Amino acid sequence: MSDPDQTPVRRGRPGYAREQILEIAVQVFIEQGYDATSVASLASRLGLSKSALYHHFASKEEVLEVALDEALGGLEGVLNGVGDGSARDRLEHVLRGAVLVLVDKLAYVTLLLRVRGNSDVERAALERRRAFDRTVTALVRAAQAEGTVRSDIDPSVATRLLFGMVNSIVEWYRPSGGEGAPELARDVLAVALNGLAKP
Amino acid sequence: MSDPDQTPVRRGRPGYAREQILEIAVQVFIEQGYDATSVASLASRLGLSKSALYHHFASKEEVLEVALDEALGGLEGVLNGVGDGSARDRLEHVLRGAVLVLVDKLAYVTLLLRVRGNSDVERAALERRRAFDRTVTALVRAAQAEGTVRSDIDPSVATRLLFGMVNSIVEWYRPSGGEGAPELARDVLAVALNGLAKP
DNA sequence: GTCTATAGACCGATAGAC
DNA sequence: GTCTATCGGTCTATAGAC
Repeated sequence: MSDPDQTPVRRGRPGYAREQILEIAVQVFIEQGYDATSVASLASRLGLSKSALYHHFASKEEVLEVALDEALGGLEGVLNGVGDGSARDRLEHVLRGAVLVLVDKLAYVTLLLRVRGNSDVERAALERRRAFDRTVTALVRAAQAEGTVRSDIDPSVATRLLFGMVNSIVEWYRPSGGEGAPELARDVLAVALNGLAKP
Repeated sequence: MSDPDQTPVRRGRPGYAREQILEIAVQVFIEQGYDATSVASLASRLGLSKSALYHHFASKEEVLEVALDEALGGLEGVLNGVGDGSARDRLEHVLRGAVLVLVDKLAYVTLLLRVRGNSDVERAALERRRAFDRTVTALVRAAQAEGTVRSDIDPSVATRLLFGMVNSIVEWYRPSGGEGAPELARDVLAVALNGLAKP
């Protein structure tokens, strides 16, 4: 791979690229809800005919699948780059990484967090989320075992509370103005690990 | 009110009480989504005709309105019973109270947290939620001023993180098995105020 | 001519109005 | 109980950049 950053040369008739469609589609899904969004209304929002849309995606559900994979891939990537420090260090890395991914892929993660399991695609996404949670829970348990995290809270409850806090960011964070992602991650780490009370 | 626990004597043809209908309706709204639930399907789920349902509620939207009021009333009640201790004490009271209300009225609060503002009723509910948040934010600010809460985090961000954690409980908590509400509230207080790291 | 994106007519299924 | 609008999806042909 000589230049992986370079966009492949677009040939043929100009038009939407898959990613552009995906981005707008996710926005529409968030606004109207996935189920409530018809392919026709999606196409109209894109300024496309249905058939043109179906040239890029095999089905409405494939659009959802690719979008959810974007979010899940980002989160799972955080687990992969976790390194080999103490459980406490790894936990910090995962929390910070999750916040950064969430901000970076805000719309995709928002969509992911609204999935309720109404189809095979949604259920598969939920299962990947659960696997992510299980890994983090194991990390919390390890940190408790090494004595760096308090042991009077069930690791599964602790993980759910932590990620409840992290995930809730999609409900209010907007990139323009206010804090940037690194500052937000710092705040989350501070509350999650040391609490809001003055030391 | 001499005996608020006593159910008033039911007269006339037996049938659903408003609260029973409300409870089941909220369950259906959560399962299918409010917009996606037709009055016909709601009535069928209740084993009622549409006209019987409309005897109890003027409209589908009124069902939603009453349900959201149940959740919001519970949360606002926590603010009213806050007492006059230090800001730190009042903040603890609000957090614990919110967890208890959330567990007690789990379905109603779940519905409230899914509202996106698609109608006047929904927008009114969102505004009441925002008012609640503003009050809590002011409380966090007061606690920072009195020196009991760390001041290196914006009070509005801190409030959102705290209630992100609290609200996320509806996503996984189920009354049967596991912790009870008081234990859960204790865990939330512990993480929120003192953090997950070992002291 | 080759390649890609697009348009429009058209299915069968079905949910919801009447 | 019937009827119609809309649903997700298909097929064929064409428009436009190189």
